[in-house]
Order: sequence, then C-alpha cells, then structure tokens
Amino acid sequence: MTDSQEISKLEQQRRDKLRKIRELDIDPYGGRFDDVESADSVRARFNEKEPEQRATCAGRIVLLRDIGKLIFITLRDSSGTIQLGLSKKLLGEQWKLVKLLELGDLAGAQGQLGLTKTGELTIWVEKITILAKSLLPPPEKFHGLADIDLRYRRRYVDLWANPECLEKFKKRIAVISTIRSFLQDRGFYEVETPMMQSIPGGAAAKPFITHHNALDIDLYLRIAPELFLKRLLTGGLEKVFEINRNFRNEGLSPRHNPEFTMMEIYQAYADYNIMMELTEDLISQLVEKHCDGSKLPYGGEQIDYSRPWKKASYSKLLEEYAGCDIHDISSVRKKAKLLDIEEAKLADEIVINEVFETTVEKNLINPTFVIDYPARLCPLTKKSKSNPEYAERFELYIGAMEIANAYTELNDPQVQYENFVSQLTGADEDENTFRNLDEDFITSLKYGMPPAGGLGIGIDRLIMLLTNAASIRDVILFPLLKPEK
RNA sequence: GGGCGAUUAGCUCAGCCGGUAGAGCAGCUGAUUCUUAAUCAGCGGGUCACAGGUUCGAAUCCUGUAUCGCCCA
Repeated sequence: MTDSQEISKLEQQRRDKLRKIRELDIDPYGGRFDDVESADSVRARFNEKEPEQRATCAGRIVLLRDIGKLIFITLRDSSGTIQLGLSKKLLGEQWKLVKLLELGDLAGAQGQLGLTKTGELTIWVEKITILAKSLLPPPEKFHGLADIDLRYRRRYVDLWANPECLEKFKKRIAVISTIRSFLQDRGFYEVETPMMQSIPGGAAAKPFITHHNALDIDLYLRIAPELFLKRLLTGGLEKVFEINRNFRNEGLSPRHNPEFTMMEIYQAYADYNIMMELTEDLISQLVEKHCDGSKLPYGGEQIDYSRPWKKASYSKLLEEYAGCDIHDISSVRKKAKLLDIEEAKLADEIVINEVFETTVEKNLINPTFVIDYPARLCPLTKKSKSNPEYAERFELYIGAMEIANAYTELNDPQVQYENFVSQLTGADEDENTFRNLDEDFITSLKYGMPPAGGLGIGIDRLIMLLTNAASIRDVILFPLLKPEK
C-alpha cells in the first residue's frame, strides 16, 4: 500500500465512526456549548471537603484509557488538562457515543467533580457531547509531533500535541500585554501607522513590493514605522508607541523572519539616555513578572539580568574583540579581509560595522548597551554634543542578539536632508538596500518636530530570550516557510 | 551559495561488516468499573524520499535530484 492509501485507511476508519455517530442521531460537529470552564479554573476552585461540586469543560481528547465499563479521558484545553471519568452505569444511552470517541476528537462534558482512588481530579461525566470529530489521527501521544518542519507547518497540531509550544505562545501574549500596560501607565499613546508605504524608510533594508491597482502605483511593505511615528511627534503626540509588523526582504535564519514584530517608542523632550533607562526598566519588569529569577538560561548560556546593565563604547568593543582601531581604517579593512568580508566595494563605516557584527556581537551575552556609535552610521540620529564623531545612539545586545536600538532623534530638517542625500549618493549601494528620499518627512521636520528619544525593540527576539527559544520560528505562530509542493 | 547530517508503518524511532523489514505508540478484534504514556491476548499495516549505478543480491555501498535540519557566508 502506498502512503496515501494508508492515510486514507486510518481516515476511513474515522469516517466510519463519524457515520456511526450520525446514525445515533448525534451531530458529530456539535454547536454552541454553554458554561464552559477552563481546566485550570476547575482545578483551582475544587475543594476536596465540599460535596456536590460540578463542572463543565470542553477540549481535545489527548489520552483515552478504556477499562471496559469505565473510560478515563484526558481532555486538553488552552489552560491545561482535566480528567473525565465516563462510566457505563452513569451514562446509560450516551454510552454508545462514548465508545465511539477517540484520540483527537473535541468533546464537552458535564458532571460531578471528585477525586479518584489515586487522587486525580475527575469530572464524573453525566452528559457527554461531541463537539468535533477528528478525521486525522493525532501525533504519537508521548513524543508529540517531533518533525520540526511539520510543527511549523501544522501549528494547529503542534499547539496541543506539544504543550511547551503553547506555553511559549502564552508567555508571548502575556509579555506583550505587560509591555502595553507598562507604556500606557507612562502615558504613551498606542498608534497604528501605514504598513504599505510609497517610500519605505526608517531603516536600511530591502523591502517587499506590492501593487495598488486603482492608483496603479507600487507600494512597499514597511521596513520600519519610524518616519510616521516621528510625524506624530510633530503632530503633537508627545509619547507614542506602536507594536506591529515590519517586513524585510531578506533571508531566513534562526534570528530572522521576513515579517517580524517591532515595537517603536518615541518620547518628546527625551533623549537616548532616557530611552536607555526606559529599556532597562521595561525588560527588567518583564523578567521579574514573567520569569523565574534574574538569571535566565538561554541555549547553553546563563544570562544575568541583574541591574545595572553594562554600557560599553562601540570603538572599545571593536578594539577588544576585533583588535583594531576604529580610526585606523586600513587595520579594520585588513581584519575584514581575514573575516572573509568582501570589503573592497563597501564604504568605510559599513566595513567597520560588518567587522563589529562578526566579531563583537557573539560575545555580548549579558545585557549590554553599546554606545558611542560612529555618527556616519546613524543618519537619523543627533550627534553627540561633546564629540560630534559619535551619535547619541545605543544598541542593546542580549544573548548575542541585537534586541533594541535607540537614538536621540535628529530634528533639524536641514541636517536630516543632507544625511538622506549623502546616503542616496552611494555609501552602501552594494549592500543592495533600497534608498529613497522621503520629502514629506523633511516637510514635517520643517514644521518643527520636538527633540525626542526614540527606541525600537525586536519583540520576537525578546520573547526568544524570555522563553529560551533557539529559533525565532518557535515564537512566531506561523513563520514563513517555503510552500509545500 | 558552501559544509555536515537526516529522510524506513499514520506518529516516534531501531535496523551493525550488503543476504530481501523491526519495536513502541495509534488502528482493528477480544478481556477489563479507579486508569495516569493503563494493562493483557491476538490481527492488519512498508515502492525503506526519488532516479540511476556497483553487486548473484542494496534500506544498507556509490552518483545525482528533492525536501528538511544544523553550521558557515
């Protein structure tokens, strides 16, 4: 027999059961099912000493133990699991349906709560309802779904077949919710800005292109919300943030998904130091609230989130890990060659940054604010007043990943215009990134944008750290995959 | 793009030096009213990713292709 015939055999057996359920005059796909309580809530309120406690639960049948005239079912919902005890004696006519239930089916049950001899909380079911017949066999009950590709492709199975998968996403949901209330408590407005932009700006990255038919124009999926959020500063919203998707037309890796969730924050009258404090406050609060202790495992490492976090200058780190002086461009280019970076066509500052990324980043395990960025790398950032070679910018690294990026925002339209133009005329054309001059943004600056601090945090990567996930695909519900043939 | 590894039953995996395919789970039949990955007895289920090659003989060795993963760029 071929695979497809084998599949249809198991499916056929399930279809036969579906038919038998219909023959009992029962709808195998259920309908409205009232008064459902989550498994964990039932567990939490159950009191051994109190008689006459009842519960109604619904979920997927993940385990089934048939002892003859008594069947135990483990039902899983998003909160956890609860055991159903189904006895022939109690269920009478419904026993025919019970015998047709199998792993993977969705069921609802109502009955008395009690403990078994072994102390397991159990709903002794008086009324059983099938809510959906499962026609496909579930994954192996102990190992779950192990095929990594299948887990991503069939997240709808992964989520209940591998409980740690659901745990990661529940944590993601909770963390993002904490971030929102943290910012709302500080008076930030949450806003939404365009995902489709005619000029993709605010970052150096290749965009996705799409087309608007009625206007007959190409549009770009945004690579960053930055330029629109700053327009809102000009518009008078002093504190804004957005948590939403960015799209970058780049390769996939354990740390890169073409669409990813970015949070950007802008605060008028602030600067990058205030953003640094805010970042440390926010992430510390997330660790405190959602994790166990301030030292968290990540991969083979242990990351220490104890405050205060380290601050290190860009050039000193370059010296320490690459062994070259940022002012001696020939030594940096020499190092680049050693690292197999094709530096010849790249502008100095790009080469410096490539060397930095390959040598320094992997060493930044504990939270580290990298400061004193070369100003030429930062076209949207104010220069340092004390040393104009530097920009008022930091990047936060944790677990060898870039987690946050923040500036004292440039609000001088003249300087901004010049920075844009000099970028357009070349620097990193060979990096093949898209550049275009957003004149309307310059116009907005001309009206007067308040001085401000701006901050971006890569939410997916932050969640990776907090959930000890090795791949960004483990924290994105439906990561981009090659289409199945 | 380069290197390494994987692909065997619906799922999770064994299969050594080449001798013609195995287990557990799930499925089917039967037993079983306190199980916890229930247990016990029996049964069915395979084009060993695909295409070539070597060989008397290939899941196993060789080449290529595809898909997936990991590392590097």
